[in-house]
Amino acid sequence: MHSLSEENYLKAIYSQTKEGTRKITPTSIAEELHNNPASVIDMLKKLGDKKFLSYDKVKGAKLTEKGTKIAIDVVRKHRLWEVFLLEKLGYSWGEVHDIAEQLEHIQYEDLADRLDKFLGYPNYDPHGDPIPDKNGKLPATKWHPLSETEIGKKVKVVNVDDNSPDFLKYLDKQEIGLNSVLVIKEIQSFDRSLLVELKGKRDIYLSPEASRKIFVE
Amino acid sequence: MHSLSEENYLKAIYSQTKEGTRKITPTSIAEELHNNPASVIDMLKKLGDKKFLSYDKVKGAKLTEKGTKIAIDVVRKHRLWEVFLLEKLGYSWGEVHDIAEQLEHIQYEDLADRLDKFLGYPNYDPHGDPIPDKNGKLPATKWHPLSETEIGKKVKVVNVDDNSPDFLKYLDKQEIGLNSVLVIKEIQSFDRSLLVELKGKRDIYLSPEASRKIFVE
DNA sequence: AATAAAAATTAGGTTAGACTAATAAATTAT
DNA sequence: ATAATTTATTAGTCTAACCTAATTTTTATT
Repeated sequence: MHSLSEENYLKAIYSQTKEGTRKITPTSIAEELHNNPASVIDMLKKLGDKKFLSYDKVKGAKLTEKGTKIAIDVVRKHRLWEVFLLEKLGYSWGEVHDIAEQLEHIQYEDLADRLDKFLGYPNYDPHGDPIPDKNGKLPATKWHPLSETEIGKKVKVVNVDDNSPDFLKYLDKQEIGLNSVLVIKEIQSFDRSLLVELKGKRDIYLSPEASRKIFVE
Repeated sequence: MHSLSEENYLKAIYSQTKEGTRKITPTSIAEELHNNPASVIDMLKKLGDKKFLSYDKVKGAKLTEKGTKIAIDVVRKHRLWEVFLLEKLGYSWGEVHDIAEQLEHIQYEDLADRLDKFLGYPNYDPHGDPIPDKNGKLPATKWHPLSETEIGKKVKVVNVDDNSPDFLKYLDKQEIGLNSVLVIKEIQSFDRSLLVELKGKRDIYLSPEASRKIFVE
């Protein structure tokens, strides 16, 4: 068996694997988990012993198949619970994440599968993230960041890649949510910020930082 | 804030308070939590410092108002999640307890209230235990053990007071569940075991031990 | 009441998972 | 290439929650 803490490490490493950009180091993991590199190294040893990952200074951390399986399972549960919280309990986009952080660690044989069925086999969670199926397969995605969208295009928000409460509250405030429809009206040449029309509501300016975090299709 | 472990202690003490029989001692708590009295004493000190309870050798452990509030909150969540697991996810009477043991510790402001609403404000959980309302009030109950029912009476199962997997599986096997309707046909004079008619199904014998654990109204 | 048995308590250890501070290694900048 | 900076690693602590073994206190038995 594995502990809650171990699950969080595996999940963090899995998510950095998906990003695929930088090497997965003690420091990068420590940043994500808000703890320190020394603690991470301890845990990497332990997870290595359990064959959930391999780690060396040069290659960084890499999940084994076993480790990946656990991580995907946690992610699956996280996202399913998010759907539950939003759709059934009426929580907002910005609130579901914190609760799901706790719910994702509930362990029971077929709990995820039953929840999945109850929710009608959703493909995406409220943040637009794909939900792995029973076998760990992710549904295909075809989005790109809002920052890479041309003028005049009409797009639908399907994801954001920053789950910090600040950012989510900012989005809630602007009334941007999953499935919001946006039209790009202008791109400011001096700072690349966007003027977008929030369909049916009003026009708003989005900073380039924000527009890189909002994914659309 | 309080830890998962602290919650389990408070819950155990609360449940023994409800039983009201014996004094609540390190040993009685250790038995319930399957750990040992020395550990319990450590924790009693800690919970005492936090003003969740008082403890002395003569009077045993007694929850303060603060401690009671936390315990009731945990119990409320436990029972609400049990209803969810049974009604929405289709788990059986015997399975829900273990999962709810984990779910009861999820912390978020109004989560219990939202769940309560979603489930239609149920008064009893799948084992027939009363669910405290938002303010900690328990619905009135008026049941008695099956063992104290007269011959010929037709009764409905509303509770059991043994949640061990063995017993719950035994009940599942006999197809006795919450709301099962029973008619007492005979009481064996030699051992007080009961012959009961399981309405719509068949006649079965129940040991006096089992019949003391099944509550009916 | 004296003794035996059970329960409470204390003392000292263990483990998981964190931390800080010190050092070593690697990277980046000059 | 050397110095400065950043990262990795080790060593040693800390806390929560448990444990066992020994001791003291309480309760029960004769």
